[in-house]
Amino acid sequence: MTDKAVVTQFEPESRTLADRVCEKIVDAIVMGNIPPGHKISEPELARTYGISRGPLREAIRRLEGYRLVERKPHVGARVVNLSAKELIEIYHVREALEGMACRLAAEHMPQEEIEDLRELLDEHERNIEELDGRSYFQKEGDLDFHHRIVKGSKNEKMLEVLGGELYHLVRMYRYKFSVSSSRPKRALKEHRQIVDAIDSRDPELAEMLMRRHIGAARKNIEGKLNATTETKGDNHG
Amino acid sequence: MTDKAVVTQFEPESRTLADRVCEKIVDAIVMGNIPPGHKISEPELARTYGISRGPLREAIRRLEGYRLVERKPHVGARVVNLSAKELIEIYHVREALEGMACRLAAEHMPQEEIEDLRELLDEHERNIEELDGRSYFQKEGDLDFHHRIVKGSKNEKMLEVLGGELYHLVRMYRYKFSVSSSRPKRALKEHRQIVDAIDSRDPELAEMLMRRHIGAARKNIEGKLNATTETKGDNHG
DNA sequence: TACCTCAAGATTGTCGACAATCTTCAATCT
DNA sequence: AGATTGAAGATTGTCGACAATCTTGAGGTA
Repeated sequence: MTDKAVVTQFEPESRTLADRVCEKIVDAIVMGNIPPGHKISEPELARTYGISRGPLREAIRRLEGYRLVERKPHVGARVVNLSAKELIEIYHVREALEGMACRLAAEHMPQEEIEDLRELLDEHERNIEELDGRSYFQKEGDLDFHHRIVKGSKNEKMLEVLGGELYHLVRMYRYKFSVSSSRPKRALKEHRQIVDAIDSRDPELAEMLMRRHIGAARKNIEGKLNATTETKGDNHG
Repeated sequence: MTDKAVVTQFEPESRTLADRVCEKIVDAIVMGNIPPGHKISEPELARTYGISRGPLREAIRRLEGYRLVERKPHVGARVVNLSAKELIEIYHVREALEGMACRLAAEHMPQEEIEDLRELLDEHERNIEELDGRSYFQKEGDLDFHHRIVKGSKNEKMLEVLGGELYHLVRMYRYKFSVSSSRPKRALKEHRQIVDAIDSRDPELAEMLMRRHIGAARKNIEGKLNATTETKGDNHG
């Protein structure tokens, strides 16, 4: 086994130039290096990454597919402006989709993957105890947990929708609003209940628990947003 | 006001050349003019539509976003091969997503849109009676009904996911397998129940009915596929 | 005869340049 | 002074050409 942390595609150099640049721009947008609302200038980015405008345009087209930029004909592309309303909308979509994924996971997830999931949660628990709740890794760990559930559903289309169109937006929101679960222990307990339901091969319970879990996160965020609306303000335009 | 029937975007000529060609190729693929598994040759299509390879590549990239073609680096793009497994997967996604959309529609759909929905169902009923069940328009009409529910949810992200990534695939499957509701009267009755639940502002009932409705359609298709598997065969590869 | 090698052809990836459109800013008119 | 119009600049859309890679087929060898 290699030392690589995350390998989403195949060999690093087999991919085309447009794909690699696309990934770099995705990270730059998600981490806020390219701020929301910023104009995506083709000549500027072409010079920045040392490539021509051809592959860059293909990368931008893919960014549009990820819903990270919005394009207007003959005008150009701009990084999406994240609004609180859209964030809530995404959580409704996740509640529906991941709830169904959890139901299917209870039916189709192999026993081995369930064991791996339990080990992952054990690791999360150690992280939480060490960092006394202020777990930064919990952000990525939470995404990892949900990702494994979706993979366990053995539904490729579900994985494509959640991974292709919603994943990057969710990451982006986490970076912007610092949306980590403010109650890691509570979240961990809910995660364990979900795994138990999957292990019991109880689809209905598994779906209900996942929907509650995401619904609780959404309500938590709604509260946070209402509390910080007047302090930080929202940029909509 | 113009005579145009369907206008999804803005002015017809303001769109870029790549967008128009993309739409043409989408229709060609959905209607089977370009058969599944067929190689997408860039020079050939460029000559066919009388454009250069630049805009054509952007169109193909967008087709990849619609999941209508699959691309491999340095090899090219091929039209997706529809498998029965994937069709069932899509119905699971729709069951989850449109169920939630129906729940939200029960909360947010304006009364005026509900009335329009009832009129649409009245029109469907007349079509069914005239054609004695063999309603061809029911196929498009069914899509129209579901589309209005999703719009009524007032959730933009839901509309983007269902309209951007799943809509064309569903249309493609309908053309290939001729999947029209084999029991239009039964489907119409279920549609009316759903509208009643929305009108009663009963989110839980609305979601449950929509999930049952799509789940029944899925099981119906599963039965059809199992019955025709040995007669028609499935092309997987 | 079957398998491996390699060369020719075609296709995809990339690049630079030109045309069409939008934006900006200054000069002019009311 | 403020608004409007026009031109200059920059940006996006489109095109043709070259390089890198893959596929295919023929030829040679075990």
